[in-house]
Parts: sequence; C-alpha cells; structure tokens
Amino acid sequence: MLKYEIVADDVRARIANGEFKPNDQLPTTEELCEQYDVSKITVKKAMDELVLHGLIARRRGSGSFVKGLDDTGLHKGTGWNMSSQMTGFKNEHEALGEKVETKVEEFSVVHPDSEIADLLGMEPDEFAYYVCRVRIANDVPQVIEYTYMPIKTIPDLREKNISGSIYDYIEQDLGLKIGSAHRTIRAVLPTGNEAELLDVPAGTPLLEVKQVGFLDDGTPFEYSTSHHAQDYEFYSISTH
Amino acid sequence: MLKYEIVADDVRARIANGEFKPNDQLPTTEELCEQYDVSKITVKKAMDELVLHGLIARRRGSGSFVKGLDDTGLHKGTGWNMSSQMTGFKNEHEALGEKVETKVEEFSVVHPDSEIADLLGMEPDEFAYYVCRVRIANDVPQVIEYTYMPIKTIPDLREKNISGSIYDYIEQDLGLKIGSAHRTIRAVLPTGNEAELLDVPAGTPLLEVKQVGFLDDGTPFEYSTSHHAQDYEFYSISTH
DNA sequence: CAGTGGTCTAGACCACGGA
DNA sequence: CCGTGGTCTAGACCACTGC
Repeated sequence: MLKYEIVADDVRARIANGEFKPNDQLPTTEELCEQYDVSKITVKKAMDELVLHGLIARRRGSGSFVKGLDDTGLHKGTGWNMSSQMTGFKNEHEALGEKVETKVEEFSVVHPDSEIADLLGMEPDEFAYYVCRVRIANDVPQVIEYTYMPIKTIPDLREKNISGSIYDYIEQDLGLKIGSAHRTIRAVLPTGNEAELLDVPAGTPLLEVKQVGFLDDGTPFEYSTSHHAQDYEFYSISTH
Repeated sequence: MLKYEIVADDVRARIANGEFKPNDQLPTTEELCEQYDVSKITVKKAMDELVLHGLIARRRGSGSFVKGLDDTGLHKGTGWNMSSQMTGFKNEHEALGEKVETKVEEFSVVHPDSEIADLLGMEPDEFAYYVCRVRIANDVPQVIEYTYMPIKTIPDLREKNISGSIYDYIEQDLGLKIGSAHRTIRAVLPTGNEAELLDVPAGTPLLEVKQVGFLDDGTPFEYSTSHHAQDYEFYSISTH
C-alpha cells in the first residue's frame, strides 16, 4: 500500500473515530510528517485526497480543519460515495446485501445515430451493441438503462454478459480498465412503457443520467441513458 | 501565475486548437519538462488537473492520451463546467450575457429544524436567515431556491444583498472565501405554488439540488434546496 | 527490456493569515 | 513577525505496458 494512502486512510479513521471532531484543527503538516515518518509532499498528497472527498479543508497560513459535517447527514456510509458511482449497479447493490436481478428488454446490433456515434468516436458505418435493461433490487425495479457500446472496443458481447454486470465483463473477461465517466443529469417523466417496466405511476419524476464511459486510455466505450426511479439520489462534491 | 497552471492551460489550449486531437498520445512527461522548462512533478501536477477535468487519461507504462470526445457533445463551452457550478446563479448567467433578475418571495429569521441545524453545526437556540428566491434569466423563471444561513457565520444580511448575489456578499463584503459544496440531486415535481412561480405546468419534472456550502476553513455557511426548471442539466465527471 | 508514468525524498523558497 | 500550507526542484527508485 502506498504511503500517502496509509496516511490518508489513517487520518480518515481518526476523524471517523472522533479523535478529530468537526471544526477541529488537524496537526500541522510538519507534525504529520513526524507521526507517519514521511515527507511533506506525501502528507500533502494524502490531505489532498481528503479534501477531494470533502472531509477536510486546508487554508494556507492558518491550518487544516475537519469539515463541520455530521455523518448522519448528506454524508452517508464510509464517505466514499463518489467512487462507488463507478462500480456499476450490480456490485453496488450486492455490496448492500440486496438481491439483484436484470431483465433484458432488448439486445441488438445497430448503427447509432450520429450524435451518439460522435461521442463514441465511431465512423458512420460501424456497429454498436444496443442493450436495454431493467435493473431490479430486492424485487423492486430501480432503473431502466439504454446502452450503446462500439463492437470494435467491446467485442463479443453475449446474452450471459449483459444479464450480469457489463462492467465485470469488461474488466475481468476483456482485461480492460474503466477509467472515468462524464455524466449529464436531468429530471424527466417516464414514457408509458417505462412507467410499466419500472412499476411506477405515470407522472412520477425520474432522474435521468446520460453518461459517456471511458477506458483508462481515454477511449469511449459506452454511451448510456439511465432513468432512475425510487427517489434515486446522486451525490457530488465540488471544490473551488 | 503558477508554473503548473501555465503548463495545464497551454496543453489545454493545444488540445482545443487541434494540435492534439482526440485519442492522440501526448508528449511524454520528459518532453513536456523540456518544452516548458519545468520539473517532472510540475508536469505531473498540471496533467492531474487535466485528468480531473476529463480532458486526458494517463496510463503508467504506455502514456498520456487525449480523451475521445467532441467539443460539440456533453463537453460544452470551455470545458470548465464543473468549476462554474461554484460561482452562483447570477455570475453564471451574466457571464452568458443574460439579463438576471431575482424575486424575493420570503426573507426572515428562523430556527431551522434539527436536521438542517445539525448540518449547519448550529445549536437549537441559534438563529438563521431563511430566504426563498426565484431566479429569472431573460424573463424566464429558472429556479426557486430555499436557503438557510446561520447568522453567526453570515451576519447582517440585508434585502439588497439577497436580491443580488449572496455569494458576492459573502466573498466581497464579508471577505470570506467559499470553499466547497456537498450536493444531493433528485427529481421532484413542483408544488402548486412552485408551478405558478416557475411558470410551468403542474407535473413538470424539476431537478432538485440539495446543497451544504462550506467556507474555505470548513465551516458550513449555507443549506439550500433548489428546484430547477427549464431542463436544467447538472454535469459531473468521475474518476476511478 | 526499453519506455512510460507514479511515488517519494530533503530541502529551498514563496504566499498567506493572524497576532 | 512567525507559523501555516503551497510550489518547485533534481534525482532515486518503483510499477506497469508492450514489444
């Protein structure tokens, strides 16, 4: 394990167990260097992680402070909410001990329209898989997904792959690495068909997440639109 | 201007002007060190910025690559969408040359309920300003905001401040610095009153953004709930 | 095995905050 | 003024990719 991860994890643990409370000032960089026997830059990198995840704020000239936040509020679970948004529906819900099912509504090979082809870096004559799935947790339909994946990037997709976790297929079977996702979020209403598949009344507001997924070398591998029911929440931290 | 900012800005410009195209490999770290006459760590920091903003991907052992993305897609404007989400409604829309108005629906001093008081680090007997505003751009109502701000942190708020930009009041008049925001996003329907104020039909889906804002020393200064109409989109980039 | 990016160091120097 | 965190360097070493 990297040194800066050890430092970040340990300081995070000390915040979680109450040694450092909201609004407390943390030890100075120099003190942390001594405590963990690492250099200043390593402490800096560790603290930058905690800033990125919203646990602390640092101010030149005055010090580092634990953010005034209760664990009971917006800030649920381990505090690693952002990263869980990259592991996929199945892994996320199974980690919570929920029963996960997937209903494949459609699975075909198509030429995506030009907007989607552009986003995926595809020529007009290339093919992509098109998958429409309803994801179900504990017998309650949660979300309907419409996904396009270029065949040249994600080859040989089969029925058995798409009824489980496509992310696992990509990372474990194909040996590729998922790097990042660009998302646009809106509020929408279900179509008649969606209301039926998601088992919600017509007029129920849904959270739409449009996403382009990228491999770790920057290649786009997925364009998907998801319509989330059941009061799904998206969590995000911004920094100046 | 810092060296890593110069490097990051210049590489970003070279991507924007087409010198580096989507899926191209960037110069190696060593080459960039020579081009800009800086050290390896400075190039690393500059490239980390670009990774964070979704422009490039880096892979140990093989190189750095421009992400396969058109400017015309999700990736609008200057590519700095995330950071614009920290400047407030007025500054954001005036930067687009739009006429901005604010209708103050309510302005009072209250004891917030215990959940909000907790999130703002307030004792039960403390007071907070409560503001309800409708923000209007080019004569079209865009969003209705319900905001709580602790008086101890944001003192002496007046009518004239809330009809402009509260963020400007905090940063320019009070001399405080805004640091970060934690947001939770859902889809909701307007109440009857909201539909009227936002001038949308009942049943129009709205994007709800619940937010706790923090100063740069980690003090929470704002709890707000916003209901956005007009197909407002929220943009976000996640990394593994 | 060569080439790439990632981590880490010790130490110099700078910018900012607050008494 | 001192104490804080931020930037930057030169260079050592490590980890991963891909031929």
